[in-house]
Amino acid sequence: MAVASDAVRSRILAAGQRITPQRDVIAQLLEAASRPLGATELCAAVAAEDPRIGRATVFRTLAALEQAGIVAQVSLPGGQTGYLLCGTDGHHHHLVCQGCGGVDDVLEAAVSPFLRRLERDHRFRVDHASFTIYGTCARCAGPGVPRSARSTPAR
Amino acid sequence: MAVASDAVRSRILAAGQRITPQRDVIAQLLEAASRPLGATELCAAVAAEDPRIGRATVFRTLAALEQAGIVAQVSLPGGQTGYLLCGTDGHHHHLVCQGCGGVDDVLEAAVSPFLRRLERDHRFRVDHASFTIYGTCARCAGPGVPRSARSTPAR
DNA sequence: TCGGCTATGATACTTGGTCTCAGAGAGGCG
DNA sequence: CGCCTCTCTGAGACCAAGTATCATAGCCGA
Ligand SMILES: [Mn+2]
Ligand SMILES: [Mn+2]
Ligand SMILES: [Zn+2]
Ligand SMILES: [Zn+2]
Repeated sequence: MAVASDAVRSRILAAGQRITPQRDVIAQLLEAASRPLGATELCAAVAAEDPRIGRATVFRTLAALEQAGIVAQVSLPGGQTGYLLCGTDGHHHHLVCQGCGGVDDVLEAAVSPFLRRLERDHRFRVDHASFTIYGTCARCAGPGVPRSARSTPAR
Repeated sequence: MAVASDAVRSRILAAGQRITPQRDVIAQLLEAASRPLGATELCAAVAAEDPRIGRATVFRTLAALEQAGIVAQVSLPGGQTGYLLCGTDGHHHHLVCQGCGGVDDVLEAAVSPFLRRLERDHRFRVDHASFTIYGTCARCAGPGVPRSARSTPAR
């Protein structure tokens, strides 16, 4: 549990960036999380792992990992930004479950027809769209168990 | 040019909130803007209009107007939040032109089929989705005038 | 193993808001 | 119209989420 996965490490290298102990810690924490982490939350987790790692490094690392296509941001309800380790390559979108916090990837191919239609209907060329959609995943929704009867999900 | 439109004023009242000179100034500035205003930008404009109006009031007013369904937030590219006076009633979405900064409304009905499809394909119940899509409007895109030949649009 | 170039930490600064609390004033009611 | 209540306001402290600077540390290709 001391290092990030080889997959992540090789993607950092592939993006022409260096592997450092700090990046390893941060990538590992994101990899271990089952949901997007907020900035403060992540900084706290990093500090717990190694208090010598500075805040600036956390944000720099997030930026580096984002450039490498490893990390994505989702804007959590409430307006905060969540940081998320992404397996899927290339541009895609996110379904965030408000129950368990889990994230599902939506491939660009699934939204493309919708965007093409918008372009026609509004005479507008779409340059950039990135969706984060909130809701409830199948596991959290049931099956058959009404919402009110379920125990409070992890926050 | 000293007051916001009656439409805006009556919608504030309809939401059970009071009309104050401060709110009038802020609503009027948003109404006059042809594009979303950033926080700093709006605060500066408010201060120019009446320097006694405090920052807290600006943000409180934005929150009040948002609750009244008059103001919407869009996240501008670059991450900043833009505040925007909305004519359209009810939940809807926004197309932001990167050329002129103008905003077009997309009715919920236009995105609903897309969301229904996502729900089926991902076994996920969508509770909340709010899209801001960046691109180029028809006026900024042409007609026939290539992008490189156009003069720099308003920032 | 060495050296260049990238990454880091400390720290100060900035942006975009929120909180508190005493005081002002909007507007419903008589 | 004038009062009273309840909302709204301003000042200013506070906070979260970054960003800028710069000297130092250390990754990794040769
Ligand atoms: Mn993803
Ligand atoms: Mn709108
Ligand atoms: Zn779930
Ligand atoms: Zn335009």
